[in-house]
Amino acid sequence: MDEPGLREKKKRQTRRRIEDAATELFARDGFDATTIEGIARHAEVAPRTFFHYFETKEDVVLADYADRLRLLLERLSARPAGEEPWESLRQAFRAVASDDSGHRDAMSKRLRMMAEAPTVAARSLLLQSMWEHDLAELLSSRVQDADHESPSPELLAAAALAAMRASIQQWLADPSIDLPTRVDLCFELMGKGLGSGHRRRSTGT
Amino acid sequence: MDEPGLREKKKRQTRRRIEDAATELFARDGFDATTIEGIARHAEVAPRTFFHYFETKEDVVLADYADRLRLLLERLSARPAGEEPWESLRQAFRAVASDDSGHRDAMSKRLRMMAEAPTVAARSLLLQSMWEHDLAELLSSRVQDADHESPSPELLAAAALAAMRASIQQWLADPSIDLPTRVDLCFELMGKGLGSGHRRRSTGT
DNA sequence: CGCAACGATGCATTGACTGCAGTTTTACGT
DNA sequence: ACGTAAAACTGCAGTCAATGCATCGTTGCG
Repeated sequence: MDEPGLREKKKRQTRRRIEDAATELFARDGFDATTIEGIARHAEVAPRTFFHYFETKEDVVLADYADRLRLLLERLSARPAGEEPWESLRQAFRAVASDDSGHRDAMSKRLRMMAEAPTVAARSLLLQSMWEHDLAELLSSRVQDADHESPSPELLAAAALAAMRASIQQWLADPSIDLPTRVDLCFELMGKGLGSGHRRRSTGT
Repeated sequence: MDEPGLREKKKRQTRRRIEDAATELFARDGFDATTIEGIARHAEVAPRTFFHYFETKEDVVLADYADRLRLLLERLSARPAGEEPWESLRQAFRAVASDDSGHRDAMSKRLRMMAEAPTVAARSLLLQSMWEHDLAELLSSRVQDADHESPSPELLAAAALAAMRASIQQWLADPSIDLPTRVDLCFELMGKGLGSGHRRRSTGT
């Protein structure tokens, strides 16, 4: 995967320059008001070059998603084979969450940007649905018993992503509980069940 | 909400014509190869008019989403106040699912289209995330006890949407079990919990 | 040194989407 | 029936994201 040659190095530099330039301009002028041409000029590359590195303007904002997915699948693969799928997922997502903890400002800024530029949010959700697919695939390869009673890999993956989104959202709204703990809480809740019969004691007043 | 005048009637007709024209062309030429101009010509309106009815080209494909959301919120509101949130959600989603059962072909076609036109999938997910938001809002207005142990409205909404997506996906892949039942099954699973301790009996062979 | 591979660039084109101004059509009071 | 206001439809000009293709420059390697 690594090719430490000059070529690869330059490529990384160019990508970085584009990413940085875009980030700066997005923060200064907003997503919509920033043009590819502006980014290219600021990064000192040709406009055409931008699309050699990113498929869409939105993708620059989500440049880290690929690495996060890689980490997620890596961690999931590393879980013991016999483990409960939901527990494996919890651990894998917690690992990614720990990794994200230091980037709260950036993530908060990104969330604000998604609010004002819906196409970014849409792209983000699309990429996450691809994660979901990869996740489900990996899960089904890890499962031995095709129990009719147990949740399907697709459902597990979808639930996990939902839990992750909810955790991040809560964490950004209120950082008093750190992200990995939030993830643990959400996964715990969904693991135990969202339905009735779990907190009956508080019903009778 | 209803204005049975000529104006409103014509508006509906125009919208319908655009929708039908687009649907036909999408089916014939594919989403990307179909242009707004082509749709407009086929619907016998000016290209500019298209954007008076739909924000994006993608939205024509998802034209029914608004009604489905309205129905969902309606059904959820109609549930008794003291009911378990998850049970309320299950019933509301099942109602929408029953409504969808007759449109399997159209939904299947739409799914295929999303596969070849990612922007449609992205838009679909974005709209669904807006449902999620509305749903969470309605849920939190229905909840009386802000229990720290119970799942947040956001998590419930996210889980419900995930369950719905999974149900539809399974149903499209294998129609031998009808959609409302699928929804029931997914909600049942998530209600009881995705984690360990629920199906231990089938483990030892 | 020279060739092959690959990245960067320039150019031309398409098509979604927007703002604005002008025209036509409908609603409604008199 | 007439006039006016509102609202829908249209036409036009313009911006900008995104893509294909041909070309140039640089790097990797024998």
